[in-house]
Amino acid sequence: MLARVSSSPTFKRLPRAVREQQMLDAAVKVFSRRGFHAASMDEIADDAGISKPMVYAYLGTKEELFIACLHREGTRMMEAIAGAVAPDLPADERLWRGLRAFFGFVGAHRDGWAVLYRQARASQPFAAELATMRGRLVEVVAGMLDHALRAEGREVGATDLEVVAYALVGATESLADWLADHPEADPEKTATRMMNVAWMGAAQLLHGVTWHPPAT
Amino acid sequence: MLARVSSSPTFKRLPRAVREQQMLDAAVKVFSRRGFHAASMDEIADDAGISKPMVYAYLGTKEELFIACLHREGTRMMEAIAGAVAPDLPADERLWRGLRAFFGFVGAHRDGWAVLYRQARASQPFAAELATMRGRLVEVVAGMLDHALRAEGREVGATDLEVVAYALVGATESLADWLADHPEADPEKTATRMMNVAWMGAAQLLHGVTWHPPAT
DNA sequence: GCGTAACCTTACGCACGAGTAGGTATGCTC
DNA sequence: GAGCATACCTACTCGTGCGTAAGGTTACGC
Repeated sequence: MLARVSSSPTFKRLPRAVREQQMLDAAVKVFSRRGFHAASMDEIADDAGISKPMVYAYLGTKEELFIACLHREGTRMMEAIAGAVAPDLPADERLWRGLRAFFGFVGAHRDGWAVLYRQARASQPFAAELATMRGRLVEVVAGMLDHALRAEGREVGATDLEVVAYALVGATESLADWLADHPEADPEKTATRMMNVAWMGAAQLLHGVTWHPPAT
Repeated sequence: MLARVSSSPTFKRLPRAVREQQMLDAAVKVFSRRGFHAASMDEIADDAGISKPMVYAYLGTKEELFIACLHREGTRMMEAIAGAVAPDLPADERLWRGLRAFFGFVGAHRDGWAVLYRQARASQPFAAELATMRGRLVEVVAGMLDHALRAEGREVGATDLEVVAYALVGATESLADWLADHPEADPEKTATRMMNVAWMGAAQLLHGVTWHPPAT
């Protein structure tokens, strides 16, 4: 009964690896458009051209699926950045290339990335996953600053370094949001602007210029 | 039947205004702890020491309730900041006081504010509300920069100004997150750190020092 | 050609939680 | 102290959507 009336051009059976990617593509799309909560597994399955139990069989529950999305996209982003910076370049050059790669990536995945990212901040289970990624970024930036500082013969507390790095990463993320919301904006130009804010400030710190609260 | 066995010390009937505040307190608490989705109206009502229909009668649906929370907390924050900055102070002093007020506020409402704020970014209906608040902040910061720039006899495009302001606000938000996650951290010190990152960079820009991408 | 394993389906159970209907108590006004 | 408005309750309805049971179909090895 209902023997696959074969309306579409004969459904091909595909190997697992391929289907999984299709599902992830669909999931990213739907999660982006609807948000985690409003997205339904039915819609994702539908969009992937597959039925729901397959999604469960391959990628697990809704949460696991979301984390899988986050993971894939995050890894791609990290690779994009890592591929752009050579370890033997001077700090400002590395920062610039990293930023350019980052904004380039976001610009190329506006809907996909930014919204996924925003979702992830909201609820506990995902926050951990996200924190890992952000942590790696912060670490890289902090390492860069530290390296540059040592070259200048200065020392700065680990917490200070981390916090500054955190601020820079935060500013960058914020601009990524801005970029995602402004389709006409140019990633390269955004990166330049970020560089102006970040590096100008960082460079001051590197040269020992600091700000202190006024004696009130 | 079941005529209020009066276990607790005789429930008082309270005027609407008071109950509304209690409900909002409870809502902020529960939304913070669970996230918007996972929070249930039952739990909120329970926590407020009231029954669910009362919540609906006074504050409306779950979304409306959340927006009411956002609104109240946002207004309080804005007032805290506005009360700290005098319009006739120099730009750096205003920035410093604004930052100190902001981080002080976040520090005093760690769980409440930061998580509420994180939630709001996730789904569309709330994003609008949040965008308004952030927009006001960006406007204030941009205005401050613009003012300072004019004083130096410089002109900068409106978009550039907005983007820089956006980055600064983003960095600040990011540090607020960090602060919320580190109970031992000192708001005042965090504000100082932010000032170092932000103002050092901004000051450079004010003096016409800019960064340009290297000719590759 | 025939088993077996992987692919894929339809159709359902079931919990959870938003929102409501309809009724009870309490204080305030005259 | 009757009447009325407002505070407040218990106990439902009902949609939604996650996750699954049980069964069909295609490919591939032997």
